[in-house]
Amino acid sequence: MKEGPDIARVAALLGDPARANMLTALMGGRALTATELAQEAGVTPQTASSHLAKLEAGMIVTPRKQGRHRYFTLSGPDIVEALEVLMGIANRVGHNRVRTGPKDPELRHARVCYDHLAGDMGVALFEGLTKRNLIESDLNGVALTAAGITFAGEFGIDLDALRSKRRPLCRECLDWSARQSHLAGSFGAALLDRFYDLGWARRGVESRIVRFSREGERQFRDLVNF
Amino acid sequence: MKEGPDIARVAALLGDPARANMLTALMGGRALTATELAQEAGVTPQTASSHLAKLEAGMIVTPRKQGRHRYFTLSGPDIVEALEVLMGIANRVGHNRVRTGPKDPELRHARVCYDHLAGDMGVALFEGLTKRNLIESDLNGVALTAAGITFAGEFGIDLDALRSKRRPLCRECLDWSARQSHLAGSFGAALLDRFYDLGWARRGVESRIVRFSREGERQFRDLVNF
DNA sequence: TAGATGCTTCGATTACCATCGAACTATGAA
DNA sequence: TTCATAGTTCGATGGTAATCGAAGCATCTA
Repeated sequence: MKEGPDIARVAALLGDPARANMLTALMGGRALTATELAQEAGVTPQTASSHLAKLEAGMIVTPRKQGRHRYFTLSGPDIVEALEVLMGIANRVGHNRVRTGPKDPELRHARVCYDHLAGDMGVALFEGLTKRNLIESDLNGVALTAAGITFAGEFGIDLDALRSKRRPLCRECLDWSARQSHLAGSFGAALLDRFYDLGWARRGVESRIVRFSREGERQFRDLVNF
Repeated sequence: MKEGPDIARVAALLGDPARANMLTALMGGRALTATELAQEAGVTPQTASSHLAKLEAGMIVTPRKQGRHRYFTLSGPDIVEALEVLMGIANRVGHNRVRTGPKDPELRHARVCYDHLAGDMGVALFEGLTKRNLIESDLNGVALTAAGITFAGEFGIDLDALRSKRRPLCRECLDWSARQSHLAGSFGAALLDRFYDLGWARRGVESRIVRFSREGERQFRDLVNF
């Protein structure tokens, strides 16, 4: 009974958890590399490569080669629209099957997204830094302000070291739990590292949960609630 | 990495060919029984039952019990929207992978949909009968007009025999190739049977293609082009 | 040049799920 | 009641696809 526009083929492409996670990550609007997408999806680079090949063949994502990286973006507004609609349905459905495992709230609160802070606290960090005028974001992305550069030095982050890497300093990353942005990029990662170093937080073993100490959470609030 | 609104879960539900065919059939807007959906999807009733249970659990379709039938409808406008967007993407993809097997154009032109005529000629039939005021359709469905009842008798169709079956006389069926309606229901099926009997057309062996003879196609055009 | 990193291909394994036959329940018709 | 039809559940089977380890290619850096 293979007939008609293969809606099943397209839906099946979006219907794999790993691929769906990749696509959700790409909803941020910025191009991501294959490796980043692999980590976002929680699979090995090989597996991710296979998935990306399928998505590319299905014209869901578009690759753009740059140096030894391959950056992927969603291949069109219709893909974005489809994902948004599906998110809406999934949320509707999700409300009814309230199976909040014990870890779930913690994951929503603070977790690692690749190597930076995500969850409610990640969003709070992004917003706090924006309010304090340490970062500013426009259509092209996010960047440190002059005040932000000063702040980074005071906070113990070596920006020059970060800049020597090819990875962008600041990047916006869409948060699934809050549907808002949190801070990614090497600066975002450095901030989380610094939180670890300062003893504000520890990373949960064998999970992506980030656990803040009481004192650490207080200091964090000072940082973002200014 | 199960996190976030389970867009994958929803997409996977739409990503099975059998389920996608059922949902496409339901895009016509009318409620269909489990058996009808099974035939539409080309699977056995058992398999269909399993699929429908999943779709129901996922809140994609809503069942309504009536007598010993279970009528299914799409559970909301968001589902319709999702299917439409996916159809659009699938069409776009289809354009680029132009693997039009030799049978493809013929399938688009005239084919069997379960037991009635679909494809361009199916759409032409629906429109022709409407223009001649033999059928009329509104939100509730399609029905024969008084003139249509007369016409049926003259054309050699025993309406009383059809009415004795529980199956609806006229039904609208959405056409994937033309995105328009063609005529289903027992009357639609009877028309196609009559075309066979009159020698206007033959059904292709082992395929769903309907092949009109030259003379048959001429007569058909007289019928619908009035 | 050598070494590191990003990404892919290949091959083997595993797990899931669609499918259908058979048997069962429920509703309606005679 | 008895028979037919609509629909389901159960169990077994098969095929497909996701996954990862290992190895390869490509690109950048030193």
